[in-house]
Amino acid sequence: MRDLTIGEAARQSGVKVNTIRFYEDRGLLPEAPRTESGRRLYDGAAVGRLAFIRHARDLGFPLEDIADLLALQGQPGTSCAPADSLARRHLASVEGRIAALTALKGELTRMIACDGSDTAHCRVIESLADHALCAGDHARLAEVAAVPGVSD
Amino acid sequence: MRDLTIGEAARQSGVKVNTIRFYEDRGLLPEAPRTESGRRLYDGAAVGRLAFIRHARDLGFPLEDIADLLALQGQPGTSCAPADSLARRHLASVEGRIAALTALKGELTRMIACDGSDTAHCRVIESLADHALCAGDHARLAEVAAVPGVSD
DNA sequence: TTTACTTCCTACAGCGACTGGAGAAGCAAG
DNA sequence: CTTGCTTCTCCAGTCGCTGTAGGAAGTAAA
Repeated sequence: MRDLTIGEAARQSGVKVNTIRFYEDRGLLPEAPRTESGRRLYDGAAVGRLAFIRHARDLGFPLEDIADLLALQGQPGTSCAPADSLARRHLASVEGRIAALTALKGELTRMIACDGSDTAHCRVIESLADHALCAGDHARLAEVAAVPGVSD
Repeated sequence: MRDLTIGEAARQSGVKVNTIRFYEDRGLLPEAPRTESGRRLYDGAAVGRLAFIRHARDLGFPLEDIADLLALQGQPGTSCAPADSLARRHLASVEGRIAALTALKGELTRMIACDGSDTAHCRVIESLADHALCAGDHARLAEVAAVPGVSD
């Protein structure tokens, strides 16, 4: 398990090569040791760390929180209350986003029921043009619904 | 309703001054006529267009789709099928995101139940470190859950 | 008229978390 | 030796804004 190339570490962890370098740059990974010619070297522990990050990212944790979680992981004997509260906060934001998206879904469903006539009477266009046709107040709904820092 | 300043148009439409200029730059608004000294002028139609954009953004439509919707709005007599299908596609993506976030919520709920002991046995940390402890497959869940281009 | 304040102008950096590309250098196999 | 893959560093682009700098112009009171 010793001395993997960055490509091998990428394959094993599921984190892309460029992303590994990006994480190192952001301080989520310690600076990797290098070969004489300057290539990064990884071991099993590094791959584990990468998998941890990937897993947390899949669950939507922002990098800042992941940095905190990694620090906590490295300090056995400390209370896990901080990690727990971090996860709880994240859960709350996920729940908020679900609520926002559900409201969004309601509005969209209501406005989609066009009978195929012309745009002059299209319900989609009409609804967008006239906020008064909306059921609820959805100002900044999409904003609340967003996952910080993930696009597409 | 004639010849509003950009600030007045911003107040009436709920779109910020900088954002109005940004939309013009992106071609969502026609180039505004100017005063002799170079200041933009807006009328009621322009404010309506801005409100339309804001409303669509609140509902999470990407700017590209909004440009299409605006073009359709400007062409009465055309079938509204394109607008309808655009909205349906958007609804589908909202539903997909709700599903992803609901799965995410499940995983987070499962991993939050720490009894306050030390990090060596913290369920949050453990779950993140070991993917095998997870119930479902949540690869790229957060990615699916994301709203394109909206960040906090 | 001078001063003070507000609004407007353009242009650009920054957000988060990457992704992809350029151009150069290293490395293994034929 | 050449071919082709990987790696290196650095930088631009994604999305939809937001905020700032640095300046010009408008408005109102003293």
